[in-house]
Amino acid sequence: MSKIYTPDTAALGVEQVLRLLEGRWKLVILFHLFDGKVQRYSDFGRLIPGISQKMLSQQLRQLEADGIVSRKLYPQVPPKVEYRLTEWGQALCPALDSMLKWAEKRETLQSPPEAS
Amino acid sequence: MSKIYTPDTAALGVEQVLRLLEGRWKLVILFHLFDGKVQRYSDFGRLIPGISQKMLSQQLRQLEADGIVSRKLYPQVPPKVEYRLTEWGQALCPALDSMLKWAEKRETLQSPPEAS
DNA sequence: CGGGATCCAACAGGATACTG
DNA sequence: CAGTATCCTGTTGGATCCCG
Repeated sequence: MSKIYTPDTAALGVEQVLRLLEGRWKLVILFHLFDGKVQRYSDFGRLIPGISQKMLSQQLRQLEADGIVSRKLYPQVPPKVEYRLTEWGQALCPALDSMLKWAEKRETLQSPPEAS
Repeated sequence: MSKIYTPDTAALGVEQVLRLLEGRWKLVILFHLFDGKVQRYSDFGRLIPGISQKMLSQQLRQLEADGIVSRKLYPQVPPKVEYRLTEWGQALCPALDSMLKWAEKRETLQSPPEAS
């Protein structure tokens, strides 16, 4: 361990990384790539009814730029693009899974305070 | 198992719950309540240098309304308020921990694509 | 099919001042 | 100390049109 992390600087690093997951649709997109699933651009539009094309491409590009999602283009006509998690993105799955479990606990642990 | 969840409706439920964690500062606040820690209002201001009072109280109140954080007021002068995770909020800790581990993996799994 | 560009409305969020 | 109220700006996000 040559690295020196005080608790504070470590916390700051976490803040930076957490910002990569911000955004109205990123987690939802990630959930649809969970478990190694591969999706095409139009798949997301179908899986996530509320999202606009702009948001979809924007969030996908940010996830791609941040090294969480990879984009594979098949240069054919009509074009075909596949999205999947990168290796690092796959490493997020345990966290996503925990959040899934947490969501379910809401009903057993307390009565939900009525969706706002 | 009397509940009937199709994968799709389950995914929708997740989306709703994930929205409870949206917001620029919520996860950061949660991290500072991690592991049963108790913080006062002013503690957050010190722990999270960039946050404004408005954002702090706003995010705290949302977390409270959503049943993730509890607020304990000591009716004295000057007033004293303590924040901690609710039982359900505590259940988020495994997920937070996973995200922490994920953040650290970034350096071992790939070279960070330069913070934007 | 898989986007980009543009315009616009809504909201998130910051700075400051004030209060019990 | 622990907030609230107000104002103001930047960003988010939706709708629409266009392109390779």
